[in-house]
Amino acid sequence: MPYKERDIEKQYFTIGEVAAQFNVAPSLIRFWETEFEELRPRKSKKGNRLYTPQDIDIFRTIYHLVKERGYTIPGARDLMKQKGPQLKEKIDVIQSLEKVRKFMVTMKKELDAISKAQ
Amino acid sequence: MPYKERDIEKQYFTIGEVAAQFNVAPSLIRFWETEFEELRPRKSKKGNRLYTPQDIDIFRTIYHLVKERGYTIPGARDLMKQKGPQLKEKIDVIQSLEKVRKFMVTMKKELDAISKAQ
DNA sequence: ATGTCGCGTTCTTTGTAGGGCATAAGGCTA
DNA sequence: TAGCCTTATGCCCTACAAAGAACGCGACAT
Repeated sequence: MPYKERDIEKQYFTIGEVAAQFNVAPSLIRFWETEFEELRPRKSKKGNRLYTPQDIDIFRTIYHLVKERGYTIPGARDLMKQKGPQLKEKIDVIQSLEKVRKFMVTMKKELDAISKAQ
Repeated sequence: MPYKERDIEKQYFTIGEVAAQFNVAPSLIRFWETEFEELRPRKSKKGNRLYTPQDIDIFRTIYHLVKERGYTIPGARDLMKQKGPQLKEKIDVIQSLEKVRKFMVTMKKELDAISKAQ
């Protein structure tokens, strides 16, 4: 069975979708585009930005550095230049651990609820 | 031979001395004092700040984070809270390596000069 | 089928709150 | 006279947000 066109075609996200995913304003994404040359998505004929999953990984890295770690934009930029690819791996690990942590917290709550109920 | 009084007494630096050592304005040091509770030196009767070598280590850590790594002040503050002591060790290592690097660069220059001279 | 109304999303350009200090004023002390 | 103090104020960028225009799309009438 051959690929349908839509299967190979989409894979792109709009700026609004990316903004919603990270809960930020589209204007922030556009601004970071002027600050980080790594974050330059394709554009449609019409001029709309088209984000691939890789583009989103890059955005996630910047978001982590600037919003979660407290880097200035120049600080984050320098770090990206040096350690761009390695950085992604690290952040993946961090975010996996964050999920584990959240899971354990809810587990604890449930356990507490049970032990109190008796 | 007993300690002389001045040997155990001084060990303090004035704000001007610290400022000169890092090539920053005294106003910056006073400002950071309001931002980082770790950076609160003793004061003399007269009200002058008295910096111990440990105080200077703390200042160096902040300087490294804010001026060399590109952290925002809140970002640096959070990091200090979590990793304050460990951070100092790391920065010591980094600065030792920086000195080694400089040494090797001058070595290379001299070697180049010799090889050209023949 | 087609005009058009309205609404949501995107675009680029322009405006701005506040972060990060520096400076000014006034005064103390060696 | 130089260096330190406190407090108030000034000020320049940083890091975005808002404004304003254009486009796309479904609904609804023609």
